[in-house]
Amino acid sequence: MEDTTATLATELDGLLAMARELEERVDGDQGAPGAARELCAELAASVDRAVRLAGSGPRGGNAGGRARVNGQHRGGRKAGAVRAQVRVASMQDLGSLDDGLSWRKYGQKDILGAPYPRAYFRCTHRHSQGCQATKQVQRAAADPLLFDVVYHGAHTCAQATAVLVGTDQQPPASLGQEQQQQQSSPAEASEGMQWPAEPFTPPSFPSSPAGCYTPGNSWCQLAGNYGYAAGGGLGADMDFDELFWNM
DNA sequence: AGTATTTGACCGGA
DNA sequence: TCCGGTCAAATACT
Repeated sequence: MEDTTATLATELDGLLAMARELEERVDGDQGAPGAARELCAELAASVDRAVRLAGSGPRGGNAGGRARVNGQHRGGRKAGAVRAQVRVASMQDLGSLDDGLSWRKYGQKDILGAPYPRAYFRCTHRHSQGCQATKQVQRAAADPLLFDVVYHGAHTCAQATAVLVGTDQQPPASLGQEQQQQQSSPAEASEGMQWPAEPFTPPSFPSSPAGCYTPGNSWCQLAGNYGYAAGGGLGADMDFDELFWNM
């Protein structure tokens, strides 16, 4: 086990280094998309190896241009929730917030002290399969491109099971594609929602296809998408604060 | 026609 | 009483 842990640490370390470099390049030099893609591919491979080394993999994995995992307890969320921060690379990249699972928006609330409303989602299969998973998405006040995503409950639907299995076998791309049939594309979905230029609401999270999707300045989809990939979609910058799975 | 989203109302907890 | 979370009817979209 120690061997695996050490290797995993090395991989993740390299991942972080590459991610940072990638971020700098993309942010600072838009004239180097090629290099960015190259790094992105390496990043994907590295993360994929790390994921496999991690065995079953943590639920609440991530896939995005930059992955950052910390164990900070940042206030107030009750156990049983998985909290993640997802950064999109651009306003056109909102589809990146997809996590490979199908969610249905059931509410939206203005939160006291928050400049942006919070959106509430539940599993599409809640009624048909009794899946109790829900998630809340709220845009960070400080960073308009940063979304706080909080997952509640465990996915018990067939789709989630398939995604979990896919951790070892294949990315949940197939799932996303299935959903594509009844849901519009990520970009379209994002546009379709009420997203005013300034204070817009969190996006709905339609399933999106995996793959290296770089319409503008978005990041690459990583190869390994964890079962409960919180915002594991394209171009997402994940920042997991807490991982509680004692449900 | 079926499904998803929007939005105001309702309910429970602090 | 206030606030966060959910419900459900109306509406929009495919």
